Amino acid sequence: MSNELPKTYSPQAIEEKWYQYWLQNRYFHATPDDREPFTVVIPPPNVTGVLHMGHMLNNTIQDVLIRRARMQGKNACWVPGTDHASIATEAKVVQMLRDRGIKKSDLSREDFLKYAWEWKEKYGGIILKQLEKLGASCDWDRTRFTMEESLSDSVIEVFIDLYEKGLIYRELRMVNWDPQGKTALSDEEVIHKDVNSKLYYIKYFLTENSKSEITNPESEFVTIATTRPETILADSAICVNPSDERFKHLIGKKVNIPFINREIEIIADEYVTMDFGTGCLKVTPAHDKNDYDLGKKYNLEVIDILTEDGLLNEKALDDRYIGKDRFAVRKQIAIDLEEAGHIAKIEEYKNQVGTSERTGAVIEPRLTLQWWVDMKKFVAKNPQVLEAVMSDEIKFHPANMKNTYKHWIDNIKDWCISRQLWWGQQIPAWYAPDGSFVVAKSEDEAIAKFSIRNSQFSFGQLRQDEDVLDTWFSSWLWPISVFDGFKHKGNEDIKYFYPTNDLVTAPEIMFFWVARMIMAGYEWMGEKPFSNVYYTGIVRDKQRRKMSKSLGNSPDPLDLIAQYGADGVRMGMLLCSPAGNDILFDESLVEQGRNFSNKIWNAFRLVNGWEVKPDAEFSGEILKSNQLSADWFAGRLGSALTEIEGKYTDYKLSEVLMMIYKLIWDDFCAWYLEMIKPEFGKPINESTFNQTIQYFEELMKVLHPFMPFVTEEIWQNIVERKDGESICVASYPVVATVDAIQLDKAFEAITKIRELRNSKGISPKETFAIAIKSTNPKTYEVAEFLIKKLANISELSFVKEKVEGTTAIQVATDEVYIHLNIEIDAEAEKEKLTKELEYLDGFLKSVDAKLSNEKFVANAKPELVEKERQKRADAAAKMEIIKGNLTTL
RNA sequence: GGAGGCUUAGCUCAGCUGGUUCAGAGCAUCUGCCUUACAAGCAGAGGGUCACUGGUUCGAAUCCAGUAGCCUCCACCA
Repeated sequence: MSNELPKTYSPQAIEEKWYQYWLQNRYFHATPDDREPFTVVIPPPNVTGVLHMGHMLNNTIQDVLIRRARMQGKNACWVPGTDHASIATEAKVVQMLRDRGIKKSDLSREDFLKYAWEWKEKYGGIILKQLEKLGASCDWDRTRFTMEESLSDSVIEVFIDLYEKGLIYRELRMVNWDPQGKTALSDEEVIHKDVNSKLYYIKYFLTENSKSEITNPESEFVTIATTRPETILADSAICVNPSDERFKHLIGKKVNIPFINREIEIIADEYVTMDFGTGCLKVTPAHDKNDYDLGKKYNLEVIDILTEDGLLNEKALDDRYIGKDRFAVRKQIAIDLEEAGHIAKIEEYKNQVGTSERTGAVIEPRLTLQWWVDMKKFVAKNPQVLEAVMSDEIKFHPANMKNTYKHWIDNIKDWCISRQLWWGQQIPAWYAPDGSFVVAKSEDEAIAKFSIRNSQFSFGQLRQDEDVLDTWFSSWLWPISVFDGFKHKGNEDIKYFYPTNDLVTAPEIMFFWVARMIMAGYEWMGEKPFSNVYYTGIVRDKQRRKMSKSLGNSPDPLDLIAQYGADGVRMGMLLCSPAGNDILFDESLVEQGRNFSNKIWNAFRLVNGWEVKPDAEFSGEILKSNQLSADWFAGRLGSALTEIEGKYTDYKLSEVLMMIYKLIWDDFCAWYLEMIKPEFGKPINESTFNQTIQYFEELMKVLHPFMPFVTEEIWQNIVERKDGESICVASYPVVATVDAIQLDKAFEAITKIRELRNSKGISPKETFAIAIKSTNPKTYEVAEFLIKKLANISELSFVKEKVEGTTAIQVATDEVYIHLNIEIDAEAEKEKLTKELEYLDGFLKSVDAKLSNEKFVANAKPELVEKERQKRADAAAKMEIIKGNLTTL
């Protein structure tokens, strides 16, 4: 046999080979031309990132969309890149320095940044290399980085622009403080987590003066409840509801804070809920947002007892606690209070605490001066931000994400964009020694701006804001900045590639990123940034746990690729990932993917091994049968392609893949190839062979976006290709309507015969004759040769009457008689037939009931009524046959 | 506390505007096969009161209401 190909498909070498080939031929590189563009910008992974299953899913989907568009003749451009990820990267660099024995605090900003860039060059962006292993068809020549010069310049420009438009302001406010990252965070970067904590009921005793004014000794103290007892040291007041009878007489009195004996007043405000807790609220303006507002209202002292890294500072006044971590103090002070008789009780309590999305540290509300984007104003200025999504100008998949989006926009809050870090774009604000500032690109420009205000400074006198901008303040410009849409407005790339087409991303960054990109798109381009947003699910393990490093439940994607091949992994990921649904990852799916690669490979081995001879050397019977088979498959292919197109329109990629899977495995391999397969050692006729090669090619093309490597390998070898040709750029099959050849009855007969063999233990090798009785013998006659071939039948005849001495099989309303002596368990057979008869009888009754129901006949669509009549006739015919068989038994 | 979603075979999911092309798919399971493309395979089979309870209708997995369970997002109640 001419087939020296291995029996199993081994992806490793093949994948490496073709990826290099694709790169060499620059199929993924796109420049503007006359074709319709199809653009996708990658959600830039963190430079610190390593490929995880989420990336695999996300990027596979993008690759499917991009590869299909490319094959459809569009100018497909997938822009890759990475995100500088302020907090994460800075933390990594600090860690690296610590390992080398260097403290960040000992370094100047410049020196630190030098180390940071060094780190970035060395380790940053390995994730992009990993994407190549997946087969991602990114335009690597366009790789961008959010902190490269051009993109940073855009960020600064945008900041200045927004400031000048009055959309950016600086304000002292309570912000989310990450004591580990030592920076402010936006609301979106805070994750609320349920925790089991304790609610401490703490007694504050009245001061001696106040006590003397009280008659009832029972009110010598008030009790407050708090989950954070350490913050009592920062209390400024106690607050009760003004109409609370229990405390009315105490309003205006003073109490001592335990241990430090600072006197604070009992004030009254409607804010306090009488029936919650004790009805008494401690007011700690420095460490709680509501308390801060209350404090402002009553002009209370703001006592910040925490350092930037969450330790208690000297303002805590008590030496036992100063310099210690807030959580350590919490434990300690609870014990101390208890001992001192200040604890009324301690309750178990469930509440939510905010944690940093990046560092995981518990967030402290902290009063600091930060930069903000006025989001309400921004949205008011760009109403399309909401309208475009609601009207499907920007389409969300799945659509119900629109609600979430609307809710966020409707309740939008200002965006805190300053971060107390060094890695990032430094805020272009310049301060004079007196604290006044201007916003300008450089110190020179700042000096000029000051001089317009009649303040004269010379170079070196101004100080630039120390803070950098939130990473998302650069990411939101991504679809514009990757094409240099800010630096070179109206350049060829931005004109051609913007707006982009599809965005594939995780639902969790809808607010961080998607919404803000839409805002930026309308603000600076006057146009949407993309037309479709595909929200992927979260990759979970079989127990529904989110895959994470810390849980250790995430397989290493590269290991998976090494084991199953990139195609296998891609298929495994996509099989279980309808848009918006979480995907429950299971390695068996990847195995299924690998098995599919192997199946295709073996179909190729089969076809590849055939010897081809001119049609003239074949019998008419074979030629006719093969032609019928080919026509049948053409019909299947045509209707499958139509269905696939429909599913693509709805972005139901897992269903598309499943359809292709079944088309190839069942229709092509299990039926078609078996139908035309020559007897062992015999050749195949030329026309059928050519037809088959063509089908194979089409199938490979349809599958290519999902499984790029195995399809390329086969496409390249199935016929001779010229150098530089590739399935990547081969034209995607177009849907052609083909008159479908119906072979269903013949197939059913074949299946039924096989079933009989199975149940009666007749070897597939044993051949026998059959006769068919049908009201419409033509349906079988055309496929006579096929039936004989696939069911291993020696003779096939058509009869008008039941053939005695045979075993009958029912195929719909027809019968197949098997000429074979088969031991039949008459009783069992009788039982089976009776059961079926009963079922049909019930069925017939229900149809009859329907048809005799005047309201049904009157209200239902006519074709439906007709269908019911047909059903009734069929059922009746089947029952006749069964009755006949019962009597012969 | 607010909003949205989910509950269909052992598992993961399809089932659009109500009508056996409405009870489906893949995997898993079971049976029989090492039949020269493939045991990572072939040929078959079995599996579901469509969460529960009512209602609308000639007719409900599909529409409505309620109940239970689960999930996600948003939210400053100590």
